[in-house]
Amino acid sequence: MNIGEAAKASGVSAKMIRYYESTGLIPAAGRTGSGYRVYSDTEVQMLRFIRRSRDLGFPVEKIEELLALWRDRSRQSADVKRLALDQIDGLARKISEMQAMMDTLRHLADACCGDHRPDCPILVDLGNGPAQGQATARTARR
Amino acid sequence: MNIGEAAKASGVSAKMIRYYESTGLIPAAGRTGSGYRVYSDTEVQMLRFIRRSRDLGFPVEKIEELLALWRDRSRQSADVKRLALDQIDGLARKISEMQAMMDTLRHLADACCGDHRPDCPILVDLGNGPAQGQATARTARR
DNA sequence: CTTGACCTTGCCATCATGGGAAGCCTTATC
DNA sequence: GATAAGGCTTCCCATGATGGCAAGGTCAAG
Repeated sequence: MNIGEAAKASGVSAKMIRYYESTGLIPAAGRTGSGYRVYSDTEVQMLRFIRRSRDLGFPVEKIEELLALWRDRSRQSADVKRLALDQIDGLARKISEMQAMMDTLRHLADACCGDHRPDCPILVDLGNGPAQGQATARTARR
Repeated sequence: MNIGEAAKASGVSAKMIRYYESTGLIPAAGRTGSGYRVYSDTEVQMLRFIRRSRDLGFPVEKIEELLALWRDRSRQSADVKRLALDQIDGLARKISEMQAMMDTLRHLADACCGDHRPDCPILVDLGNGPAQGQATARTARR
């Protein structure tokens, strides 16, 4: 199987397959006499594993660990579960950060009448800095 | 005010202040005879505006628009509100993507007993790809 | 005058991905 | 056999926002 076929079969672009190879995430593929990479079903399966892991938000660094566990028949499922739980924690943290941003924005947007007039509480808030007048003056307070 | 003081006063690092200047987000600061950048309170306020906008997740590209509206005394608050609502939509979209990842991971983690044994539904799922056994066989046609 | 803290520019790295160029290989068609 | 299309190869560049480091100039206190 050529890299293009492997890409279609795995959902990983040819570009990324080469990149993963260059960084050592996957072993170097075999080559034809003329230098084309060749992929077996096993390798395509590994690529799909990577794709799926990326879809779940794992950074490549963690996928390296996941792949190692995948290949290790004497692994302990606790190790896999820990990676998954860490990933859940990371996602939860990012989600709550974004939720906080969204709540603030929603609040501001609700206060803005959104018409042709220039008065806008959103701009006022942005101009005043985080949570109002906190730490606004360690300089010439003119 | 030197760049270091402006950085402390605005919450934007000196590095980023120079970067924003180089990209044209902010106008070039004045200079002392020896080449040091000098900042007025007005400029620090603009930096705080940027910082606050970044904290709400706006990309620099959008901050450019926000700054333009901020400076425009004949702006229409509707334009500001639209930017805010777009940002809310973007955040909501990302949050729901991450939430979906998290739900899947939680489901998988719940199914994994997480002990010393190697059997692990998480790895099985990752190995099977999205929604199972779809397109697993376009194999060795060569 | 020396020392240390601060400023300047410039380059490199991140993280995962896409784009493009220049050139070789393969396959199909005439 | 020649030619065209399309796939492959490598290499370089760009993203977005940020940090780090290095070499060298500047300023202020001692």
